[in-house]
Amino acid sequence: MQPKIKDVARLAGVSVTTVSRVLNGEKYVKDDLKQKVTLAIQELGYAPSHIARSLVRNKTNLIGVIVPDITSSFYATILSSIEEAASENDYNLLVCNISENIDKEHKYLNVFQEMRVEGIIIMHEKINEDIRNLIQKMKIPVIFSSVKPMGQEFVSVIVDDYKAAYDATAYLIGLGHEAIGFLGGDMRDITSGQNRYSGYRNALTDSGIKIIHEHIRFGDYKVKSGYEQMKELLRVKQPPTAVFAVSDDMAVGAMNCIRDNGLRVPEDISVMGFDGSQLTELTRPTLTSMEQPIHEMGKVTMKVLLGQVENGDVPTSDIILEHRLVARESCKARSTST
Amino acid sequence: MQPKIKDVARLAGVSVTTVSRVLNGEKYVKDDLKQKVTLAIQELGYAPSHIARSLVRNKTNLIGVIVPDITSSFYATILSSIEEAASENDYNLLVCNISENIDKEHKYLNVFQEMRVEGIIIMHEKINEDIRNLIQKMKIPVIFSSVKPMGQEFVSVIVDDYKAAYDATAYLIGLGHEAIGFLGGDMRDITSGQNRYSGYRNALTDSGIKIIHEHIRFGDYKVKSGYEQMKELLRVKQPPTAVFAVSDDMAVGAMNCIRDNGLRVPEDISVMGFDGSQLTELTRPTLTSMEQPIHEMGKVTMKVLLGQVENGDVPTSDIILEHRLVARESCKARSTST
DNA sequence: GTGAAAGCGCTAACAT
DNA sequence: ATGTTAGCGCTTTCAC
Repeated sequence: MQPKIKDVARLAGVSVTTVSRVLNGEKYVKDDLKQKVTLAIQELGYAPSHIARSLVRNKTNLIGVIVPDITSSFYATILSSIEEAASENDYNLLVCNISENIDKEHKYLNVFQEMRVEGIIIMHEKINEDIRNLIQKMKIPVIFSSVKPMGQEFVSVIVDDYKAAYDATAYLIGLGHEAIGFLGGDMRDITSGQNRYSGYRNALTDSGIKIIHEHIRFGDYKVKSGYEQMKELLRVKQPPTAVFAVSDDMAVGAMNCIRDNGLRVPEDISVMGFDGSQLTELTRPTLTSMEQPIHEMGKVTMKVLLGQVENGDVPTSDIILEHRLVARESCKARSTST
Repeated sequence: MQPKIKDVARLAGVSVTTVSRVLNGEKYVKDDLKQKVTLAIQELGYAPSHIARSLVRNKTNLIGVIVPDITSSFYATILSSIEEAASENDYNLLVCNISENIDKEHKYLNVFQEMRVEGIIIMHEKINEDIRNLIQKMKIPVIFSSVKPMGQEFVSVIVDDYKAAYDATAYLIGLGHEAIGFLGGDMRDITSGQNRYSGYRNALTDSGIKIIHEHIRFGDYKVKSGYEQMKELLRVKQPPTAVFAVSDDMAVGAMNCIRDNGLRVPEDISVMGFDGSQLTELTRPTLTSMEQPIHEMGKVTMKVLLGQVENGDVPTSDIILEHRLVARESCKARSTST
């Protein structure tokens, strides 16, 4: 059993109030008493109970985070910067990895409410009506990071997916490609998925390039689906000379598939990723990617959320961060041999 | 402000005791009252305060986890299985990503104590005297997962690093290799690092192969250091024909380095990894690796820790899990052309 | 079966 | 400058 403030008070020969004052750095305590108290704390190895403090202060300094898949380098990186920002501001993180499991999300939102977290960060956009209602009923500040659920009720910290996808596609067009494949993510209830798709389409049509439906495939953002969908793309009579994948994971899957089928990246097919995850530097060839400012994204998410938690600054619209195309080896100008 | 038990009681027209009884599923409550209470809870969107409950029950259901680098696929995977096991047992995780930062570790251990976490999982082995003392003073059950700090005070859930490294090296020897390079991790205060190194050395000497000091390099388990140290191995007059890296990350770095220098894996140099992270399937060629049962490791860690927390079953020795060599494409028999 | 009241460890008036 | 006391939201004896 841990020592309590009473034990410290007794040992130091003062009242619990005085101990509390020392603990909270208040001024009106004489130096000699402060000394005694500090010593007693040391001796007992006393640490004030955060539980009791939370109860009386009505403040937990807890932030709940829901991650769809902590195993993904993209989410792990955001999470790590969120954690950093939280730590700097003396907040602690209750982390929930839902593994794409909606039931778990519901359960955890309840836990968050019971734990009286002061704010919630969600990096998962496939929220259904049930979750949507639950969130609104809880009356706890919520912010979405790197994803945007359908509708306007919630605020997200994101890049301009439409423009980013447009720019990525335009880059490939600029390299002389016309048959540009698209490896999209899930489109159901996913704003980002739809915006990236629109950006891709409009970049093509704005350049007077016809959209080829066989060159468009949808998966789930993961390596495996990138591989599977690329396989389909290779099956059509006129495969694309470049492919834009909406995540780096999918792009890696696509690169592997291309390679496993005896073709080369970028000589035969250029591959463009999206996210700017650590994978971009690990692959050979290295992966050209439309990068999100992942680290900044975590920081900004936390900053905006804490602004709301501590000062009641409710953000009125999404916070849009800058995307940036980082050219590496996986994309090259289309060979003029055709 | 969230509704309290009192509000529920008032609305249902009963005492707080009755509400509490319903909340905790006790028997002696008449059905009609139970109904009323349940309805009131629904209507108010009431969720009992975990804070208040913790205070009176002297139980937080919180487990603290210290991860050296959440961005690493290996740790992220263990963390994800720990989270799963925690969730199944109704425990929540307070996650601390220390980014290899000792100060942060100290700070977080204090937070853990203040939060009255019931157990602590550490996946970081470079603990100094200071941390060591702090942990012992706290009197909170601690278990190390996937790593083993020096000394015998703490219990770890790990593989037999010595044997795993021995087996990995023996496998390469079995493929006909004799000049086998070693890309080790940090050796300071790191039991695993030392055991893996011994395993490597003994496998060689047991086969009558002389150890070549130029073929041995140490880094820090990361991709970049794998790359850098491999660069050094390529510089010696007689580079190795196979390389055993003590992490998959290092192995990937080594593969990239080999490739960037115009050589091929495995034709020119075979590469063996360690861990069994997701990277093994992502690389081309795919990576042969001495795999740890990552998922099981998280599960077992949690199980042993909870055994101690809930039943006082203090583990008396390390828990050793089985390693397993998974052969993929990055290692092949040494060409007899020499 | 149900309720009143004490108390978990702490902070914050309030009093001195 | 220091101490006394009420109360944060809940559970748990103990009465009834």
